[in-house]
Amino acid sequence: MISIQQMQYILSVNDNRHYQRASEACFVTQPTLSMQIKKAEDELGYLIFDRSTNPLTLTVFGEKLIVIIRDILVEIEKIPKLIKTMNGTYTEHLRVGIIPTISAYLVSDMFDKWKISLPNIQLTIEEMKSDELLIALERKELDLAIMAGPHNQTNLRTIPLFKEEIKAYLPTVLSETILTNELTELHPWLLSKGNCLRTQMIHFCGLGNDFNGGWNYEGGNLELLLRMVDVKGGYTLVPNEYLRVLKLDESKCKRIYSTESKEIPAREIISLFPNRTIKWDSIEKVIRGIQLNYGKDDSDKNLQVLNWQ
Amino acid sequence: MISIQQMQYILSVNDNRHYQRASEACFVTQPTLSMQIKKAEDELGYLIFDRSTNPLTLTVFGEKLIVIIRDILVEIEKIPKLIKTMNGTYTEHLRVGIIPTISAYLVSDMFDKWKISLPNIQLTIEEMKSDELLIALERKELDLAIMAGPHNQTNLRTIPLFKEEIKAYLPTVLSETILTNELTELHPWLLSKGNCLRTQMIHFCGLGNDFNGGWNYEGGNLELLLRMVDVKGGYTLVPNEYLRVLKLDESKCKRIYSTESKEIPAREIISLFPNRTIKWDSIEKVIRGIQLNYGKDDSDKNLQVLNWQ
DNA sequence: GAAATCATATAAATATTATCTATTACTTTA
DNA sequence: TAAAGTAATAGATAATATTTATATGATTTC
Repeated sequence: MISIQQMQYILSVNDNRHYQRASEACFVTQPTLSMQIKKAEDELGYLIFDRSTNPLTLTVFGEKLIVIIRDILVEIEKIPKLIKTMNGTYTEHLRVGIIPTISAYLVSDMFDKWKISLPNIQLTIEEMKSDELLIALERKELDLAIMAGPHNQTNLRTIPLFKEEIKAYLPTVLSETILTNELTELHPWLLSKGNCLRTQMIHFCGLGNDFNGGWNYEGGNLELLLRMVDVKGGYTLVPNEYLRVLKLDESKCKRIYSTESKEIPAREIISLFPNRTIKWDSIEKVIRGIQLNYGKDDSDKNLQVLNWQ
Repeated sequence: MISIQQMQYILSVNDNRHYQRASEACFVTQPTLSMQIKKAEDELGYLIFDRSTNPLTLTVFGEKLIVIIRDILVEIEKIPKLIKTMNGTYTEHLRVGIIPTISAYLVSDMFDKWKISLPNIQLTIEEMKSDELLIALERKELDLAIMAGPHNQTNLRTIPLFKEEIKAYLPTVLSETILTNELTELHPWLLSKGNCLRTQMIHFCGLGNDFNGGWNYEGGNLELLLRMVDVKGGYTLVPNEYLRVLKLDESKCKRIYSTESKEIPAREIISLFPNRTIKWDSIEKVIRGIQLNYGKDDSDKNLQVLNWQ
């Protein structure tokens, strides 16, 4: 049977797509990798890498093997974790990435609660845009990503956190609610490109894909947009929880109703993390904490979850 | 880092609780095990086995390590499975154990469907009592057990399959339903000890734990009990699906209502299998097949699930 | 309580395996 | 076509695993 070391060598060659660099990453010489991987291939009866391409690629067999090897190595990592836990020297470093329009309220809401439920964990929270989160997860630079759904990527596990109503911020109208066709007559203020809330806005307000807001200021920051609305008129969209922490004048924040249906717009907040992870215990606590804190009375509302992709 | 071979040695000593027998099982000599396990213990920094007892036992660390090692070895087993799958020589042998009062109808109902959804799998179905199923799972003699719930054993994974109403078979009364307090006046006919449906009967009919039915015939077979009811009077309890395959006179099968509540008695059918298993794909198909076939319109009934433990 | 038995540990020799340095073979690029 | 880059191979060496033989230590037996 193929050894653990061989698995690590295979993974290193896969990551580096290069024997020499892979061997340096493993602190051995290049022939060692050549021989060990060749030995593994002989034993398994299939080639793992296709050396005829440059840079080298995985064979069909190799693709499937890598998935299994990754899982095995995550399982094996539980042994040093167990030892450190028994020694009392285990401190986990959990790296969480969150999109700005969520982190704006979520981090301040949850900070103290996480501190209690994760007493011995070093927590790093980073604001990133949705696509950056996915890349960082892939590169194993993050352990957990929190963003807006929906999302379907088979190599990542998804757990929904809560649904959040999206309201309109427009001070001019007096009524407490507003219909979608009323909004189309007003100027929308948008977040800059890359923010998924911008895409949701465009979809929801029916602005079309070719919308490039030349006449419009595009803020990177929701609070700036709110000020623009105050000064210049028009409207912008605000997630309900965000609105709460900003302590805005409630009379300016209106529930939106679709002209066609009885639905009100919302976004779904989801968590993403690798299928197998040694940090599951901590991730679970983070997720449960969020679910408990925000997942209260959504079910009674008739929420229509917006897509941002 | 501890090697795969060392893990297998550790597992073998744990299974055999004896170095010599363990070494034979691994086809090596006893000093090999002694040295390798000592080496692993040195490297991990904790003793795995307590040699001062006879037979030897696991240390606290060892207990935790064994759980991890088992998971690792299940993951590693996916590699030879992948190779066989690619060779086209992989045939899985799925061993399913079912309690008799379920298998009586479930096997004939599901057989053709399983044949379609699991074309390349060798399926062995065995009838066993509930406690025998648990032992067989523990000994890895079974891959999947189907029995009545509820059940909570942390080392096994549980997936509920469906709920099944339990009816009374008594030809004498004319009405279509019967109340629990009417049953207490009649003779119950019971399955022999070890059948969980017997325990459910005793609980449900309020017969008490000290009931030993000296005056009563205890059949190992439900059909025999039904015949006794026909000949001698009294009543027996029949799971609803069983009743269907026996093609009994429907007028003799009565829905039971609790005297106190509006509930009708039922049993929950569950599946049990190891937390980690290489045969998950097949197990899932078996489970989904059963759920699809029986999990239809339970939700409208007010079922009270009976405990058998 | 000494002898026998059983169970694991240790020692030294041997076999196996992994890794290294040095070199070769092959491919791509200039 | 030479130069550079990359992986494979050969042979030597180091590291590791396994074996046989024996020691140690604990129970059981007479």
